[in-house]
Amino acid sequence: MSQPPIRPSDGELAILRVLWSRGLSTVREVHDELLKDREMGYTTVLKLMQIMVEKGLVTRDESSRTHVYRASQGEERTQACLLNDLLQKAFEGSAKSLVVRALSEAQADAAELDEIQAFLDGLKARKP
Amino acid sequence: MSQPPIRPSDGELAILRVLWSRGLSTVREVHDELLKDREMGYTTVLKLMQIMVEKGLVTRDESSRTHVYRASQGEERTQACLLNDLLQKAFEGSAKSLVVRALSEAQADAAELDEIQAFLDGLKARKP
DNA sequence: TGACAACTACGAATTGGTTCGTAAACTGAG
DNA sequence: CTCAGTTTACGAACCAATTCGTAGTTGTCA
Repeated sequence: MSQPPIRPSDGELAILRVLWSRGLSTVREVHDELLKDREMGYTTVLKLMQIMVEKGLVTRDESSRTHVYRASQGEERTQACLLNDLLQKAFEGSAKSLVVRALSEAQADAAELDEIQAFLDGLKARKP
Repeated sequence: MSQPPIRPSDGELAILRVLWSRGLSTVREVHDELLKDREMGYTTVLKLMQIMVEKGLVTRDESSRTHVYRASQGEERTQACLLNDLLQKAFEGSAKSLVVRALSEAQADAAELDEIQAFLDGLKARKP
């Protein structure tokens, strides 16, 4: 049931973000996208993505000369893993204190607060 | 105003957790506490805590032979930093989606959900 | 075809985190 | 006082992440 824990590093996460938003992508496309944020060499991205293949973070289609990459886990699944990790490491497993701290820090506007509240109501309805 | 971002590593965070819960502590006390979770050498903890002094993560009182350590940042401040980091790296800065994902994953019981809701109400009251 | 551009593979250097052994300084009990 | 135990300091090894240079291959096009 539970898959091996996926803990992408910062660099890996940056690449995954691109793959999640763009979908199937080549190294060049990912590199171009990352360049908007910060300077980095093409082969740096290539190497990272090759390692990510070995780790199973991404898969690639090698049928054409230019390989095409895809994130092997969905964004939500990965977000959940990272949150769970932080939850254990820094919040003693208490989701409540994590959520409260997140809400305290973030400048969520009223509309967002409403959405969160609605979501919360839905949860409570499902839990008698 | 904003302090330099504090990003403790996993090992450092484990030590900070002990300092937060115990308060002023010696290396031995921290080591004993960490041993409950996993095997590790005394000098490993010592070295880590020495490095943390250099980084400013902890301060120490060297007036007695056995140094006494203290976390230099409060737990909440550090939690906020870590959450903010994750927010940017994995949630595109959207606190709402972070909170929603946390609530979806966690098995918060009804009482906890109530507390969160109360907190949310408080927030909304303060934001016209 | 020949040259240039794009792409992959790979090795090497660097950095940061973690681990621990050893040595030196100090403390306290006998 | 002496010695065994405790503590600090420090260096070395190791691993993972990151970065990039170089080499070799493939595709394009003039």
